[in-house]
Amino acid sequence: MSKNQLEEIKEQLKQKGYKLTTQRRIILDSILDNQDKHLSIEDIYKIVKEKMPEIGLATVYRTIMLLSDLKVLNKIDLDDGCSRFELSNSEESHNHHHLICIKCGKVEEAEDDLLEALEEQIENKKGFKVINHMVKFYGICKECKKE
Amino acid sequence: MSKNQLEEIKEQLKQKGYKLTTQRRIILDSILDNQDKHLSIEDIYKIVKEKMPEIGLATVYRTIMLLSDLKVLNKIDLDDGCSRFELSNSEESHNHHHLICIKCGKVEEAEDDLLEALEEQIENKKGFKVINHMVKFYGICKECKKE
DNA sequence: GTTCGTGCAAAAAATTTGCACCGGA
DNA sequence: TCCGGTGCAAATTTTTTGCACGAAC
Repeated sequence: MSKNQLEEIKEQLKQKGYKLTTQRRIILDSILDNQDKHLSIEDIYKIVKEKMPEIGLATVYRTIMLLSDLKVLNKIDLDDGCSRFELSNSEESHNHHHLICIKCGKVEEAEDDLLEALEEQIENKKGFKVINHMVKFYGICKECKKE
Repeated sequence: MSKNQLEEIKEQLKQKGYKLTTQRRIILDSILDNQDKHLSIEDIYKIVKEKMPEIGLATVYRTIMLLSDLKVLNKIDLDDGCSRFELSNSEESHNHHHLICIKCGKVEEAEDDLLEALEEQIENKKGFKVINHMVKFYGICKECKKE
């Protein structure tokens, strides 16, 4: 979304003392090229391997974990047996919703601000300060409803 | 919560043609005894093994999967490397929130109905009929805020 | 008596780790 | 040059599966 996400992330790596290796650059590129997808480690590995066949799966794991720690990526659980990840853009990162169709398995995204009212209430009632959230709605998507 | 959850679930099993084996009964008992917890398969296995040492881990997996399919249990992802489960009581099953403290890791539960307004909006805007949801709020809990 | 479920052990899948070598800063 | 990062392979961890036997209906 922002003018140059890649540069921003590179900067973040540098500032924290991490090296910008070829592998990290290629992995980042691959993720930025697939912003709309919910990639698994294996997905990313396959994409990256085309550009750099000698890369190891462990490097992908390590890089993804690093990017998760840096909050560049969000882990999402789609109940398909593996972890999936997606970019947490600065604007989107706080309001993150997934609509998961229980018929066809499709995953859409949705944003909304209504949750903010709920978070306020949680802070007041429970004394719990909400910093981020992960919301999944399960249901029937528009297409499957037609059938 | 309800008068006799165990009986209800037994009934559900029978109706769908599943046998009520000793193993299933013990696993159910163990889960009902730990309603407030978020048990992993391994947790359940350990608890059940005390009552029935000859039980196999695979049986626990198969039973938990069955109970998830029957919507007796909900899978939850607490990012600790294994799947966790909890009872989805009829009343609670639709409004399910977790407050996860990013400092101490504690998991609280919260319910609220505010999400219903949001779900209505999703159906209107996106044509997506929400059937269930899974909501996790990450933040700082009351105790950790004091420190 | 059938049929479904179980235990066991093996297999598969997902993730992590140890270590010698390599390549960014 | 130096130190963190990588590739590789092995180890762990989590989950699934095949099959003969046992138990519920």
